Amino acid sequence: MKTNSKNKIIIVDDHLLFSQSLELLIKSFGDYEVIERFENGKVFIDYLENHDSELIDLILLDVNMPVLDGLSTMKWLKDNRPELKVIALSVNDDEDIIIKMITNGAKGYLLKDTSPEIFREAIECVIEKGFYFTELVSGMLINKVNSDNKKISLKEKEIVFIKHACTEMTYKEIASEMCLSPKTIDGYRESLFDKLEIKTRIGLVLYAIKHKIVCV
Amino acid sequence: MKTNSKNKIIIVDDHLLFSQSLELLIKSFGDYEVIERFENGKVFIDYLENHDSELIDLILLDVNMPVLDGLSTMKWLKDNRPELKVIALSVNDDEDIIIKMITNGAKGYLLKDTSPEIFREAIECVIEKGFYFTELVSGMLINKVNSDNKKISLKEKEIVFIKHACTEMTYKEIASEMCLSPKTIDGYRESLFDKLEIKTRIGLVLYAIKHKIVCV
DNA sequence: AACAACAAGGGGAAAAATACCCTTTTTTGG
DNA sequence: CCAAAAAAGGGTATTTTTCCCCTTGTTGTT
Repeated sequence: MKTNSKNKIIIVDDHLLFSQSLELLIKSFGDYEVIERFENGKVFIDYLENHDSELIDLILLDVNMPVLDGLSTMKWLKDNRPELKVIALSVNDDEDIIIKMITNGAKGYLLKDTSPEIFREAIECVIEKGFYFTELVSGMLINKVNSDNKKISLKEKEIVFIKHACTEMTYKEIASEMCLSPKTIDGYRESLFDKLEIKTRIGLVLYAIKHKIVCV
Repeated sequence: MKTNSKNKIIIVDDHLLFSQSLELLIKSFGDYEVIERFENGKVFIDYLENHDSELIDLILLDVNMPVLDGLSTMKWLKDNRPELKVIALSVNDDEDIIIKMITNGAKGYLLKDTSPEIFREAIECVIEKGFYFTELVSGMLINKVNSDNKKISLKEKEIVFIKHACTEMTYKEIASEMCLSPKTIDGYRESLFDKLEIKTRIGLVLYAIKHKIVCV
């Protein structure tokens, strides 16, 4: 059979309009066929657990999905089907999530409004060479490896404190809100200033927003 | 001719993949036909200036486009073809731009990852009733009309001050940076606190980010 | 000329934030 | 169980932020 020689692709995306049109686009390339489409990570994993995954050449995995999102799905794949090749798809270029998808094994990351030509190039590249990264993503990777030595981990209470620090509350008010002594809050603040290399509460707010601890 | 009775739709969007699939979707509804597609506002306006626009029933207009973006195109339509019905399309839900599109005459605002059913509902609704707003957009409109009496206008120096306030500089440092007395900076701050109904510099930073005076 | 509106700046004081150094209690790894 | 680390809190001093009330020019309007 002729179709059996085509590269087999699976699309996991809750957005039907997009996933349908992506299937049409891929078909139009000629060398590929979309063997399945799933609307979230959960149903995709259910499928994998009951089917042979050896004949899957590529997975196009949306990041933002209900039920089980792209990152969780990616982590499951890393643990259970590490041989599968995945290109992550998303509408935004959130650095954190891109890095997380890639460190969990994604072989490429494309924005959903990427042009058809780049889509084709990326799909071909991942299937043949094993990876495809746009300039955007490469830049982020370089950023990361340059600043990865000092990885910052925040504790749960620090996160709560930071969220409160991003309001017009005074530290005293934050302390009573968190049922802690103002002095303890002082301690949190000073330790964070030190860790994050900042000097003022303004710096803390900017850090929190940049790293999406709070949203505007 | 049968097709002439169908509602005529124009798509203006630079993302071919999306605009193609949107055309297919619209065709699948049966009652509509996509008579033209354009990749930016410029070529669309060129077309309008050389063609009769009376037979256009609806325009689906992307917000983010090269050459001439959705807002500029919307403003041109408001001035030159106010009778045309437009649904704005965008990947993000930026309140400012949504409000601007609507105040410039857009009859609806849809996120690009809206489901096909909602797309159909919105298109039908705008053609028949003249408008369609999702809950998201309605909420924003209510917000606006409730806070629109006191429209806030910031002067150039205030903008500069706000930008500086969103750094770890002290007011004294900001003053010398702006070649003004610290007391003048005090004045700027107090007038802004009053105008923006905030009480602390943190509130100022949050306001600035929310209103995109500074970007993170 | 008289008036309002406004930008720039000042004095002084209270509140909040920041810095530095310290003790006690709890948790935790070995 | 013990030692070490981490969490919670205290004391005190300095700097920064915030608030309120005030003066002096400038500009534009009637």
